[in-house]
Amino acid sequence: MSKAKKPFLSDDHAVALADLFRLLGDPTRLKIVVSCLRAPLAVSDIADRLGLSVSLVSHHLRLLKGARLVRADRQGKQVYYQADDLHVRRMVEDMVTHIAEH
Amino acid sequence: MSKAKKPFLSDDHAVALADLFRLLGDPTRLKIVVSCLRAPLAVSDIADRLGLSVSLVSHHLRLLKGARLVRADRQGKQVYYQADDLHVRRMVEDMVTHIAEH
DNA sequence: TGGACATTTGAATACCTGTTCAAATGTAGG
DNA sequence: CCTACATTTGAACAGGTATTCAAATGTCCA
Repeated sequence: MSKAKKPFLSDDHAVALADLFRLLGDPTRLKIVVSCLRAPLAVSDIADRLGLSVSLVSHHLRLLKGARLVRADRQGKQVYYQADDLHVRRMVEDMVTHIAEH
Repeated sequence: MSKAKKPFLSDDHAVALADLFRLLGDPTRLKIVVSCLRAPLAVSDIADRLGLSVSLVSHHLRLLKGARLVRADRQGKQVYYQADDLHVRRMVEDMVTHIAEH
C-alpha cells in the first residue's frame, strides 16, 4: 500500500517517458506492437496481417526494438518479433481495452 | 476475472489511441500533464514551475483540452487546469513511477 | 472607462518523422 | 556457387509539429 506520492518528473525521466509514448503515438506502429503483444510474429506476417509493406514494418520494428519495446528472435530466414516490456505490455493492453470500451 | 481476450485494434481505435499517446509523447507536454495531475494549476503557475513561456504552455493545454485529457476552470482572471480522464491519469502516474524505478 | 494582469490566438520558422522505392544483406537448399 | 526467399538499410520526399514573438481577448478593480 503506497502513500499516494505526488508524481514528479525530472527532465531526463520526462524525455525517456515521452520517447516511449511517442513510439506508441503512431497508428501504424501501435498496431504493429499490438499485433505481437501475445505471440511472436514474423515481419512478413505482421505486414500481411496489417496490409503494410514489409519495408515499412521493418523500419518501425527497428525503432521499437531500439526502445526495447519489442524483442527479435531469428529462426531460419524469418525473424520473429514480440512485445518485450511486461509493464508496457500490460499498459498497452489496458489502454486498448479502455479505448474499445470508449 | 476476465478471460484474457486477445487485444484487437480497429483502424479507428488505433488512430484514437495513437492520438492519445502522441499527445503524451512530447516531454514538455508530458510535464504539463503531470504537473496538474493532482491539483488544479493556473497557466502561469505551470509555466513558472516548469520554466516555460506562458504562451507555450497555453498552446499545449489547448491540445490537451481538445483530447479531454485536461479540463479548464476559469476562476477570475486565472484559468485552472487539471487532468480530466481518470483512467489516463492513473496510467500516467503508473508510468511515471515505472520510469522512476527504471 | 481605463489600465493592469492572465490567457489565448495566429503567423512564421525550424525541425522531426512516416512512407516509399530501390538496393543491400542475411539465410537455407539444391 | 547460385537461386529464392526474408529482412534490413539508405536516400528522398511530403506532411506534421514544437517553439517563439507579437498582437488580441478576457477579467477584475479603481
